[in-house]
Amino acid sequence: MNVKKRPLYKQLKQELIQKIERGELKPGDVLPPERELAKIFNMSRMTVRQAISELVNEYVLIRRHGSGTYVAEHKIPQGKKLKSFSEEMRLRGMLPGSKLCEKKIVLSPSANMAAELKSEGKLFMLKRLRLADLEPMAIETSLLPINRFPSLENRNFENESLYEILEEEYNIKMTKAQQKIEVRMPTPQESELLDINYTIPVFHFKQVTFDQNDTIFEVAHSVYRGDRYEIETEIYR
Amino acid sequence: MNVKKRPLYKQLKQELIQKIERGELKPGDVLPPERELAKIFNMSRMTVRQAISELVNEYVLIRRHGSGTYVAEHKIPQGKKLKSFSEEMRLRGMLPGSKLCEKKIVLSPSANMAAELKSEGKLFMLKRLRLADLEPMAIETSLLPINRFPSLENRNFENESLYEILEEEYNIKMTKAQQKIEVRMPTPQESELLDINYTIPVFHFKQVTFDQNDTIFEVAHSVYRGDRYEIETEIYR
DNA sequence: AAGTGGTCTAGACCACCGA
DNA sequence: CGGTGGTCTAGACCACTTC
Repeated sequence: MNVKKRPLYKQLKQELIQKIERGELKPGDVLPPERELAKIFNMSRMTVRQAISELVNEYVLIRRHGSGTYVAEHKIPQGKKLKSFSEEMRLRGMLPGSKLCEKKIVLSPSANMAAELKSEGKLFMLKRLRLADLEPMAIETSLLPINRFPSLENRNFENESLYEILEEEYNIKMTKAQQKIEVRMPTPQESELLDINYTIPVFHFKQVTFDQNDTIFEVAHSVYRGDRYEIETEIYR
Repeated sequence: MNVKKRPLYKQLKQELIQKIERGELKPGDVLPPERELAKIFNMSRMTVRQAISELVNEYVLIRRHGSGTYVAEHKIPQGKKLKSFSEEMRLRGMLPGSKLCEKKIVLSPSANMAAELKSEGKLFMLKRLRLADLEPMAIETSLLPINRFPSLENRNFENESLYEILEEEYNIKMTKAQQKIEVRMPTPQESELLDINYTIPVFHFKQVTFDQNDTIFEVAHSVYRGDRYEIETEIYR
């Protein structure tokens, strides 16, 4: 008397995942052929294929026509990792730095700069000029809800990492961020701060950052010099 | 005597995409039931399901158990997946298009545009103006080693997807791409092709694309209008 | 040539939704 | 309740890789 509520193909899927997690199937290993799996698990080949197809879509397995089905090599999407400015500059072999521009509490954020946080009341605004090898690289403006981070405004941000403070003092870890990236010409104020000619375009990053509870805790705008900065990324099918 | 080289489910897939592009199916519309589609196109229901499943994975359709299959509302940015120009524009709710600019075989690619492919001998160069809703959006220049893709130069690329040709005729699937993205001002030729003022900056994507064997099969440069295009992405810690 | 995954059929019954 | 998508079968032949 089977409790067969769970679909067969999902059972097989879970079985395969567990074999991989237990190390019985290692990256690069061949799976048994579909027809054999069908026999072993007493199901039809189409059902086996459905299980495998989903795992292929999830990058767990790889099919090779005429050859076999293999456990995928674990890949680390380097370019897709969430990094702070400091971490990223160090990765590029540059010395990161920071200069405080502005630090204040705002009631209604200018325009719709932080529509995602608007319901949170007062916001803490931090605007910093970010340096790489002592030269201006970007202007970073962060907005954080002050009720979640009391007395954050009393910190000195010249030589402190914002994300380190949030992690160590407020137990907030950034886990995910959504970005929209535009290109445009700098405003006069921006070209002066960044010390670039007004003919040099800039990247404008608009970011919302999520914590470990999948809650937005920051809205940030960053303006990067187009003559010194380029985005590097790696994407997968 | 059928010319049945193209799989049935891919034919149906294309049929459905075209119906959406022509506006015969609009976002939110219900598709005919699977059993009916099977009758209309004279194929089995499982084949219909395969076509629909792939479109669901590509966020073109949405299935609702017990209710029906619907055309997705465009708006969901799916940041980190490798997409072709056409796929991406469709995701953004725009109609993709293409205009051939140049198509030739080059011996030594200009400058170091394709250092990654240089050892491969002659290269096929394809330069296309990419349209979104009939307006210029980007200039795409692809370089491919001609020895891996014989007679690729004889294709007409006006209404054909490069990646679909590579996948179906040469069995090459793109699995990974590395990109460097710069911002700069357009050259006079670029601003004319893109139909933008010379004061509008552009994104310049430099991409190397890998196939299922982790071999580079394409080097591509794309120049996107900064006033119409923005990058949307999601990053994780 | 043998063995693999890729496509396809013509059914069947189940689970869910909406009137 | 009827109609929808969800799961599943037991075959068949094709296309590709490997030897």
